[in-house]
Amino acid sequence: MSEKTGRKLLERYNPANLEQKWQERWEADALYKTQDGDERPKYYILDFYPYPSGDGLSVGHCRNYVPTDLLSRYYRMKGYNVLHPMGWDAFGLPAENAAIKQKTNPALLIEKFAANYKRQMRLIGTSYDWSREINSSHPIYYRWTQWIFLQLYNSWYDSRVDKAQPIAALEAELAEHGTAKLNLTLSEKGMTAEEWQNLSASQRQDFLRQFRLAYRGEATVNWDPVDKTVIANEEVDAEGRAWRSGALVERKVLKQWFFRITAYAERLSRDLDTVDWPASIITMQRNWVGRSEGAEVSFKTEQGREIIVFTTRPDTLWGATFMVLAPEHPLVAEVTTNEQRETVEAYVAATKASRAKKVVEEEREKTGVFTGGYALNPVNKQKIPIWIADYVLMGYGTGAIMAVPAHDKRDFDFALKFGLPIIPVIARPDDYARSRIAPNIYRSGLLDALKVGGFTFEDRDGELLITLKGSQAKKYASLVQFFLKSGHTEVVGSGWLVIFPDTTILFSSIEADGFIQKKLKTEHSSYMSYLASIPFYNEIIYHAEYGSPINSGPINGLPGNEAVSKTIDWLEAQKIGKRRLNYKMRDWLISRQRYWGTPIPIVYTEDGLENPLNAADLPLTLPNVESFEPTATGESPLALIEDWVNVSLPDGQKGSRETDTMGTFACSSWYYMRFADPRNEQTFAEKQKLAYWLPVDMYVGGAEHAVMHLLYARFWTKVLYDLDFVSFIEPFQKLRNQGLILAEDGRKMSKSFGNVITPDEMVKDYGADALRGYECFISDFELAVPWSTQGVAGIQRWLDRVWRITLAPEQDQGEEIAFTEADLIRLTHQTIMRVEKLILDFKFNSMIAALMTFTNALYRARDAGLAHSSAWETAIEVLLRLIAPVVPHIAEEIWSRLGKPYSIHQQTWPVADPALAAEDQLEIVLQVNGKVRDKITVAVDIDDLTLQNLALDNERIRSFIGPKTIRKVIVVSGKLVNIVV
RNA sequence: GGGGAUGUGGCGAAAUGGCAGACGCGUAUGCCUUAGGAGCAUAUGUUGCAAGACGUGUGGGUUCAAGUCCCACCAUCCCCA
Repeated sequence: MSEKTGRKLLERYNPANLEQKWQERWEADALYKTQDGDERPKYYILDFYPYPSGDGLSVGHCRNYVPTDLLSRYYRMKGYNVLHPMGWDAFGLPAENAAIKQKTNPALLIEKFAANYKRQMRLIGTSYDWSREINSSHPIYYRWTQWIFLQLYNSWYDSRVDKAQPIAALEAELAEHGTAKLNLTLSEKGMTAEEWQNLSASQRQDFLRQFRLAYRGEATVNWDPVDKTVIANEEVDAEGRAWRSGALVERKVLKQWFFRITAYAERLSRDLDTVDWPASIITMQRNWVGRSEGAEVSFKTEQGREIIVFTTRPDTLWGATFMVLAPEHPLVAEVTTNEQRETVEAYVAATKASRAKKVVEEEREKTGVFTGGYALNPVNKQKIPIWIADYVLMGYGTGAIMAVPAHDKRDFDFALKFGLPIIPVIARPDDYARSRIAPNIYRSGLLDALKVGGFTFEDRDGELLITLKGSQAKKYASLVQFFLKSGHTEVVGSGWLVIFPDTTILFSSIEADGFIQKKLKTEHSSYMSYLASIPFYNEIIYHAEYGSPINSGPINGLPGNEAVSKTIDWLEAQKIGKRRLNYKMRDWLISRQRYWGTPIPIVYTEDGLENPLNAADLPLTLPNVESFEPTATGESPLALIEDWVNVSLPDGQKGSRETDTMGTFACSSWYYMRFADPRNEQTFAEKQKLAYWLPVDMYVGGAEHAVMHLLYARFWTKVLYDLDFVSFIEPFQKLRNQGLILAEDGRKMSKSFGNVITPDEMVKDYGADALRGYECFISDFELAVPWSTQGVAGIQRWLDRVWRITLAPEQDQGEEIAFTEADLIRLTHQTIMRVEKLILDFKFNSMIAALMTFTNALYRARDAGLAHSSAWETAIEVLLRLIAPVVPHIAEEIWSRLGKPYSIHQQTWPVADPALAAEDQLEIVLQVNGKVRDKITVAVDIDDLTLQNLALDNERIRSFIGPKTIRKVIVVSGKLVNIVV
C-alpha cells in the first residue's frame, strides 16, 4: 500500500538529543533577557513565586509554569516586550523546621532547594529572565520589606480623605485640635488638645497605636505548656490538644505586631470592580472583607454607665430583651449585685479555664449567668436584664451585645434555656402562620366556619392544625373565639396573637408576654418557651431573615430592604446610635516567634518605648548562626542571641530588639514590584521602572491563595499608592487559577503516598516538549485532574507525527484522498484564528486539540498530493510558528532543519486572513420537532426563505412530517431549520 | 458551620441556547515489519438485524430547541473557622 520514495529514511524524533542542545544555545544567546522600557508595548506575566521545598517540583507544579511560559513566548512573537521573571519565597516554617532537625542554617537549605527548582524549570524549557531572580530571604531583598514596614508604622489612615497620611501629621493635629475633628466611633475614646499635650511619651505611644498602620497589639495564641511553645491553629486538634505533645492547649495573650488592613476594607472591596479576575475569587474576597452596614447603639446601666453595643441588625432593637456581656467585660463587676456576685465570679473563673479548649461554638451547650443588674433599652425604655456568657467575646466588637432572641439563633437558644422573654419584631417575608387548637376546647360548628372562612386545616382526632397568613390573624381570631369554650389557641409565625374565649391578646411586648403567661398558668418561663414545646410550631417560631419591622414603634412597617438603613437614620436623629460600617475581616497579624523570617526593625528601650529603626540603618540582618534550637519560652530563637538582641542607641540608651519576625505574607506582598528593578540598592524599585512594568498584566497561581496573599498584596499596593511610591491601585490586572494535578491513583500527590511524578522522569522518558504539551492538554486549566503518564505518550506520538510530516512528508504515502489546496489554505487560516483565540481564553487543552487536528489534516493533504505545493509550504511554516510557544525545542529543531533563520522564537506570530479562512459552503441541520432528521450543504450566502423551502421539499423531512400540519418553521440563518408539527 | 467549585462514554475531555461526545488515552480487529513500548487502516455512548429509540448527577420549569437558562435536591472536591 505505502510506496517507498527511495529517499533517505528520516532519523527518528529524539528529544533527548535536541532539547539540551537548544537550551544551551538560547541561554548563550541570552534570548530571554528582558530590557527595560523600549518602544514596544509591555506585557508582565507572573507566576506565584514558589516556596522551594526539598522535594523539588512535581508535574503538578508545572501546570502553572508551562502555560505562563507559553503565553510569554506568544506575546514575544506578537511584538510585546515581555517581563517573565522568577524568584523564591524563601522564608518560612518548613525550612526553619528542617534546619532545626538537621542542625543547620535554613539559608543553606533554601539555597540548595532553590537551585534544584531552577534546574527543573530550565529542564522543562521555561523562558524566565534569570538575571532578575530574587530571593526574599536575602538582606538585599528584605531590607525593603523592612522599609515598607516602617512606612506602615509611620502612617495612619485618615478616613476623612480616605488615604494613608504620615503619623507626624496626626500628632500635629492632636496637639492643635485633639480628636475633635477625627470622626471617632462611639466606642473609641477621644481627647482634647490639652489632654494630648499633657500625655507622657509612653501614653502618646499607646494612643497612637490605635492609628498606626503597623501597630503592636494583643492577640490570643495557642500555648503548648509541655513543649513550651506557641503553636498554630492547624496544630491544635478538635479536643484542644496539641498535635505534637498531646497536652491541653492554653490560650495566652501576647503582644504581637499587626497591620491595620481593616482601614482599607472599603477600598479592598470596592476596587475589585477594576480587575479581571475569576468571579469566584472576587466573591471570596468580598465575603472575606464582609462589609455590612450597622450601628453602634448606646445602652445605659441602672448605675448610669454607658454600654456601647455594635449591631448589624439595628432594625431588631425593639426585640432586644436582654444584654450579654463577655465575662471579661470591664463593667461586669459594677453591674453585678451582691446576691449574684459569687455566681458571677465563679462563672468568670470557669470561663477562663474553658477558653483554653478549642471547641466549636455551635456544638457547645450555651452557658451563662445573670448579673442581677439591668440596663435600659434606649428605644423603648424597657428594663432588660444583663447577663454574662462566654458566647460573647471581649476581643470581638465591643465585648457586649444586645440580645434579640426572636431573630438571632444563639440568642434564641440562650433565651429558651434561661427562660428569658422572646418577642418577635420582624415579620416573616412570606407572612406564613400556623395555629393549633386542642381537642375538646371548641364548640361544634368551628370546622364548617373555618371552611367557609377559607382556612386550610387538618383535623387529627379533634386536634386542629391550621395554616394561614399573618394578615388574616384578626379575622381568624374573631372567628375562632366565637367557638372557643375554654383554654386558648394562638396565631404563630406571623400575626402573633393569643386567643382566649373572653379576649385576644397581641403578642407584642415583654408586658404582653407576662400578661399572657399569667392567663395561661403554665410552668413555662416565657410564652415562647411554651410555643417551643408544641411540635407543630417548631419550625416557624424563629427566623433570621430581613423583613418589615413589627412591634417596633416608629419603624413599624418599613420595607424589609430599607429597615436597617432607615433605622440607623432614626437612631442618629435621636442621638442614641451612630452608623458604622462593619467588616468581618480582622487586622493582619504579622508576628511569628521564629528565626527564619524578616526581622522587625523595632528596638524597645528601658522606658518602654518602641523605637523604629532609621531607614538608613536597614537592613537589620538576621544573626548568622550555624544552627539553633527553639526556645523553652515560646519566644523566637532570636531572643537567645544576646549580642544581637541587646543594642545601644545613638543617644546612649540601652535597648533590646523585637525578636519576632514577620510572617512570609509580608515578603510576598511586594515581590512583584521588585522584579521591575531587582538589583536596586537605593529604593525598593525605581519609580519609572515601576511605571513601565506594573501592574502585572497576567498573574497565575493556585486558588488556595485566593484570599490571604492576594488581599495582603492589594493592601500594600494601596498603601504605597497613598504614600506616592507607585501609581497603580491594583497590582494584578488579570488573574487566573490553575487546577490541582492529582496522582494517577486520584489522591493528592504526596511524598508520603509515594505517588509523586516529577518532571525529571517525564523529560527523561518523553522529553520536555511532550511534558509541556501534556500539561496543556490534560484538562481545562482550572480543573483538578489526575495525571496520566499514558497521556504524555499520546503527546509524544503527536510530536512524532509533526516531525515526520514536516521533515519527510512523502516517506509513508497513504491512500489518495479528496483534499484541495483551497481546503488546506482555508484550514491554515482557520487554525491560526482558533489557536490564537484559545490561547487568550486559557483553553490550552483545546488549543492542542486544534493543533492536532491541523496536523492530521496535513497528512490528508499529503495523501492528496499537496506536499510541497505553495499552500503546503505556508501550512508547515504556520504550524511550526503555532507550536513554538508550547513545544519550543522541536519547533526550533524542525525550523532549523528546514533551513529557516534562527530563531523561531524571534519570528512573528502568523496573521490570519479572515477572507481566506471563510467557508464557501455550509452544512445546514434540518430538524422536525427539534430532532435532527437530515443535513444539507448549501452556499454561504443562501437566504432564509430559500433555506426554508429546501427544508420543506426535503424528502426525509417530508417523510417525518407525514400527514401532520406544519405549525411553525424556525430558520436560524446559516445553521438550521426546525419544523414544528 | 460559612464560603467557593465540579458532576457529560471505560478514562482526560469538547460544545456564542441550535448536529452531544471534537481532540486524545484505552480497547478490538486487520495490515505492515528488521517482532517492536514503532507505524498505518477501521471500529468504539447504551440498545436494536434495521429504521429508530434512549442518553450530559436527580426531580421540576422556561423555550420551536437545554449539557448550557431558572427552581429544588443529591454527590464529590477545595478553602476558611
